[in-house]
Formats: sequence, C-alpha cells, structure tokens
Amino acid sequence: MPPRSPRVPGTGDQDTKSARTRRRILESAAHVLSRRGYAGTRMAEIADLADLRLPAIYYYFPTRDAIVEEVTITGVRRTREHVVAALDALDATATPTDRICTAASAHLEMLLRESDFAAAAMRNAAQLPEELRAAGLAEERRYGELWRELFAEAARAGELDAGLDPRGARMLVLGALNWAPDWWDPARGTLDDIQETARRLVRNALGGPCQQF
Amino acid sequence: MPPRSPRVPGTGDQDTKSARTRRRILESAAHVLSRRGYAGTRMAEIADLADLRLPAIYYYFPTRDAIVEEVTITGVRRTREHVVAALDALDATATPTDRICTAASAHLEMLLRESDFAAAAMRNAAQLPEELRAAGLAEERRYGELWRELFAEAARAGELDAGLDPRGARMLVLGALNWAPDWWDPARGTLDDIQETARRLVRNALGGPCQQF
DNA sequence: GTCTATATGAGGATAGAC
DNA sequence: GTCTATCCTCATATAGAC
Repeated sequence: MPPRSPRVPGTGDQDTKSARTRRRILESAAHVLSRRGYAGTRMAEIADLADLRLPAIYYYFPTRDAIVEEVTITGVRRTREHVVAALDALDATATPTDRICTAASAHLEMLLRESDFAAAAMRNAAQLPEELRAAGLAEERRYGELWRELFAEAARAGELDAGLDPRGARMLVLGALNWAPDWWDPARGTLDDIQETARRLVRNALGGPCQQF
Repeated sequence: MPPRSPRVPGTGDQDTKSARTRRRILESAAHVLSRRGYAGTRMAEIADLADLRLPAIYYYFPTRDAIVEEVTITGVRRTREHVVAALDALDATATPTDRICTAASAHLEMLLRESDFAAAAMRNAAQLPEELRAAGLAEERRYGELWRELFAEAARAGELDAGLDPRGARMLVLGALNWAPDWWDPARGTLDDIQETARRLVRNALGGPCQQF
C-alpha cells in the first residue's frame, strides 16, 4: 500500500523507508523535469536517478502525470513558503521596496539552490497539458497573489515608479528570476553574488523617487 | 530533389511554390516548438499546421532535428538582425542606456509579435540535445556578444550602476524579456504598453546616476 | 518535382505475474 | 519491491501517384 499523505499537513512525511523512497522519486523527477521539460521527462531516467527499477515507481505513483503534478504543485508551494518566511523575518521597519527585494532574493535562492522542484514548476508551467495545469492553478494563484500584494504595497507607498504598469513590472521581474536557472553557473559566481545583483537591479528597477544612496 | 539553399545568402528564398511550402513547414515548427518544447514537438502537429500529410515533410527535411536546428538558428539570427536594425536607426546622440532600452524593446517585439522563431529559439536553448545546441552556438555567441558590448559601453560611460555585476545584470534583463511569452496576453495590453514598461524598467534598473526626469 | 498511403521499428508507459 | 510482456505513439523508410 502506498504511503498516505502526511498526517500533519505542513510538516512533511514520516521517515519510514517507504516515505524516503517516495521522496527520492519526487526529487529525481523534479531534477529531470527541470532540465528536460514536460515531454522530455522519461520514467526510466527518473528511476535511474532514484536508483530504482522503473516498475517500482508504479508502487508509489499511479502515472507519470501524477508525479509531475505533485512535483509542480510542491515546487510552487515551497517557493511561496520560503518567500513568506523570508518576509516574516524582516524587521517591521522594512519598506515595501525592501520586501520586494527580499522576496526576489528568496525566490532566487529557492530556484538556484534549494530545490529542483521550484525550477521544475516555474520553467514548465506553460508547457503542461491542460489537466495538469489546472491542477496547479490554485497554488499558482496563491503565490501570484503574494507578489501582486507586494507590488500593490509599493505602489501605495509611492515606491513604484508611476510610469510602470504594475502587472508588467511584476511579471518582468519574476521572469528575470525564473530565467536564472538557464544561465547561472555556480562556478562563475556564488549564489550570494547573484542575489546581491538581483536585489540591486530590482531596487533600481522599481525606481520610485531616486534610489541611489 | 529538395530545393537547394537560396542563391543569395542574406536574401531568403525565392517565391516558388516549393520555397513557400518549405517556409510553411518552418513556421509551423517554430509555432509548435515555442509552445511544446523540444521533446513535445511532434512531426504530426507540424504537418497539420502546415496543412500537409506528415511524410511530405520528409521531402523538404531529412529529420526532425534538422527542422529544429534551422528554426532555432533562424530565431536567434533574426532577433539579432532586428535588434541591430533598431540600434542602427538610432540617432548618434543616443546614450548607451538608450541603446540598451532600444535593444530590449526590439528583442521583445521579435519575441512577442514578429516571430515564433525567436520564442522557439530562446525558450528551448537549454533543453536541446548536445548536438543541436552545438549547432546553434555560433549564432548565439554572436547575439550574446552584441549584448555584452551594449553593457560594456554603458559601464564605460558610467551609466551602469557600479554595484551591479555586468554579466548578472545582463542575463537578468534578458531573462525578464525572454520570459514574456509565458505571460503576455495581447488581450490585456498592447505590445506597445509592455515595451514601454520594459524600457522604463530597464532604464531604472541600470541605474547609473539618478535617472528620474 | 511534389506529394500520399502505408509499413517498420524503436522507445516508452503501464500491467501483471512473481 | 523486480522481471517480463503488452500496447501505443512516434520518427522515419518505402513505394508509388499525379
């Protein structure tokens, strides 16, 4: 019998062997998915990475799409949780601009270091077949809402250049971050470097009243 | 015998029926490729779109990969040509910042309106198998060089925030643009609107000495 | 020269017996 | 959990038709 969903919703699975194997499958799938895209993701490659024989996967998941669905939804959820945690850790004196920069930094961290899940989710959303895309929609909306709110706060505070369309600006910023897995090379610069550059670039970009200091 | 390469290298094909059909195949392939990704691109879907029976494609191209290769290389080349043309049309008084904004605007135009080729090339570069990626490398490098030079000019002129890593900034900007096909919806705003937002966002982002005016 | 109908064969997801 | 079998989808080959 495949392991059931975790009893404590936010906490993750128990640590039985079965739960570990299931996790290993998902991690492998996330890895493959993030580099090969939806259609290029082969069960055999997932199995290899997870160090399993292919049919064993069917003990844990009914279909390939079920794996993809769980990976993408998890990717978005974890990213949101990570970003929320980073925002919550901010001082109450942080400005809306600070909050956007912090969110960008956390988003990038998730994408580049924490988890293939995030990369798999963000990079493939547009390529998923209709049913799968629909399954992830609620989670995506929730994360989108977070960013919409961040930009809305900045706009209200007069920290968002009034010449910018908020939606366009928000999507361009997220695109800049989401594209990073394509070119970022840990050998050419630390994660910290690129986060620093991203924060600075974003801070400039929002460009309310002159930001240089 | 399949039609030979055009006699006049820079000029594109003649307008024989054969040349038109060949073009139709490439356009269909670009369309499919840009939405489905490399592995998801089916010959049958290309054939449908091109209004041909599948085997007819093999009269024009030896393999699926040959089509993908031509689409991606063409996509990058056309984008570069379009951007170069936009830059050449600029006044001699244009600043390095103006030039970057113009390039960004032209890049976006290519991606969103001019051509599925551009979207197919940019969105799939990372997913291509080794041989295909190698085939497009020269063209990609050439386009990359153009952007590197644009940023270098800005840096020399003191128009690039000294706190920004030039490579990181450049790649983040390009990512912002390349992601646009994922979310831009012509029904929600004109191309002009998003170009305007992109130009403004980029101008802010580079953020040399204060840019507000 | 420009294509169509049909065949082949590989690779791949899934089923079922062990 | 594994091994083997099935069945399907797909790129590509072959043999012509017009």
